[in-house]
Amino acid sequence: MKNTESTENYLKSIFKLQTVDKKVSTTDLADYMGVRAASVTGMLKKLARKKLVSYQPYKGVTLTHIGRKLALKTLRTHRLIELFLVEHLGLSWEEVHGEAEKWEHVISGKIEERIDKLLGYPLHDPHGSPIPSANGELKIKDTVRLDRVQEGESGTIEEVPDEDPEFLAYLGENDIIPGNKIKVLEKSVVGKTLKIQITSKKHTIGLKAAEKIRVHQPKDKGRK
Amino acid sequence: MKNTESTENYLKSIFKLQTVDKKVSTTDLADYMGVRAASVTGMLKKLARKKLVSYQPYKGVTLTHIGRKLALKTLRTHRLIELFLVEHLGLSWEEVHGEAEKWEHVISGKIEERIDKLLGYPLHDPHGSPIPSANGELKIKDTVRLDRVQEGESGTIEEVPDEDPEFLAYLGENDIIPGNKIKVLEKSVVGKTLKIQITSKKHTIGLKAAEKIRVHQPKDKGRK
DNA sequence: AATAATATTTAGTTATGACTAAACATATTT
DNA sequence: AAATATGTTTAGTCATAACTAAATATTATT
Ligand SMILES: [Mn+2]
Ligand SMILES: [Mn+2]
Ligand SMILES: [Mn+2]
Ligand SMILES: [Mn+2]
Repeated sequence: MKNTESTENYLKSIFKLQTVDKKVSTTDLADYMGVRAASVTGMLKKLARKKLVSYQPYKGVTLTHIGRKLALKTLRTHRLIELFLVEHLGLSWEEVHGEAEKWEHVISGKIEERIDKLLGYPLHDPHGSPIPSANGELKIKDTVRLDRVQEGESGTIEEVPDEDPEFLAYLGENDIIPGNKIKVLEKSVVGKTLKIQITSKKHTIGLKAAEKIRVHQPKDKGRK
Repeated sequence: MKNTESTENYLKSIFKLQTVDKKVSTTDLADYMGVRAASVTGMLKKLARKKLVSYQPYKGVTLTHIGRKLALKTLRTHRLIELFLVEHLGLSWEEVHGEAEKWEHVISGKIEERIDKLLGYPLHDPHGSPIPSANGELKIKDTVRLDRVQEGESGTIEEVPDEDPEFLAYLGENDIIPGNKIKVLEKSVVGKTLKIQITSKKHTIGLKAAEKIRVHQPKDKGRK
């Protein structure tokens, strides 16, 4: 009756894809997890039997209440570990995701509490993602995609994706780090680029890459 | 070709039993690991095919050079983690073995190095067991079993077993901790007890329990 | 040396979670 | 509506590592 590593990874993946559109398709899940669609079908049946997901053949999956709880618990552990690895073991932010992907399945509740305390009950991981609370609540901040920010507007980097080490290294080199102030200087729809100002440095980034970066803008739309 | 968690646990177990007598029997290994003898036979064949052990049916196993290296690597990781959990996360010495048993299989080489550095390149874990060096060397200290120490002789607690939390809690309560000075006041072979003096407190321990405790005695046999 | 006790291996089964190939369902064109 | 493309499930296989029951080896006892 114990939950396996695979189970936790599936629930976490479904949770992430679910935030985009309600129901998650077999193929999307397979692509995201790097396994074959047939494997996903098999696994979804098992998860459904354990009441962790609600699954209708050909129509996609959603998490049940208990499945969502477990997904958030794993996500919480994952993000606490990431921050711990950066803050206390001096790893760089591009290295920690892979490690956390393994650690998240073996850390006991007690150790998680200790790490949480040691870090001062943090609210965000190194990539700006919110850390779910111990009782499974997650607050989503109001943000916009960087590619949607208008010319002349500014804001604060809120969150970047944590999976791709290369992309993270690139972002780090250009100070595109959560907390930093950012201003859009020029947007070229034809050239698919965005000229930005960040920490007194100017930089041009592709619009495709900018899609992945979430920016927080104050109510007044950040004119300045 | 990647080594599994089971593989690492088997090699570590064989290593420990091997230090007692050269060849390890199927039954001893099964008892120690809490699995059936038939399961051990099956696993030993796999390990032999991978050249990690030298296995002769009905005659026992020994580690090959490469198997021994892997066992020591895992043991090193295990012991570094135990110390890390005590020193940096404030866990008690009876809790850490179980945690380390899981962590040892997921920690990357890089993180192991960081932990090693953070701890100041320690030579012993919280239970007094030596930590193998990064290149797979292990130095065994010259010690005696506490039940073999003669009346009136003294020494220093060197090492205690790390597997049984209850026993460790008992030892901790009575200051039977590596590094502490100990003196044998009275040995009752009939009553199977040992009266000891440790950190200005007197205590009586069973001879059977004393067998598990290793004591370091100076050359002059610790008269004092 | 024969018998009994103990240790070990073999054979067959189970659960987990991947895979491929083939069948089937749904969506999009023509 | 029929044809085609795409998405998804089914069926059968594989590797890993446990299990039980039965067979076989080794060791100890008479
Ligand atoms: Mn994971
Ligand atoms: Mn992250
Ligand atoms: Mn282990
Ligand atoms: Mn130990």
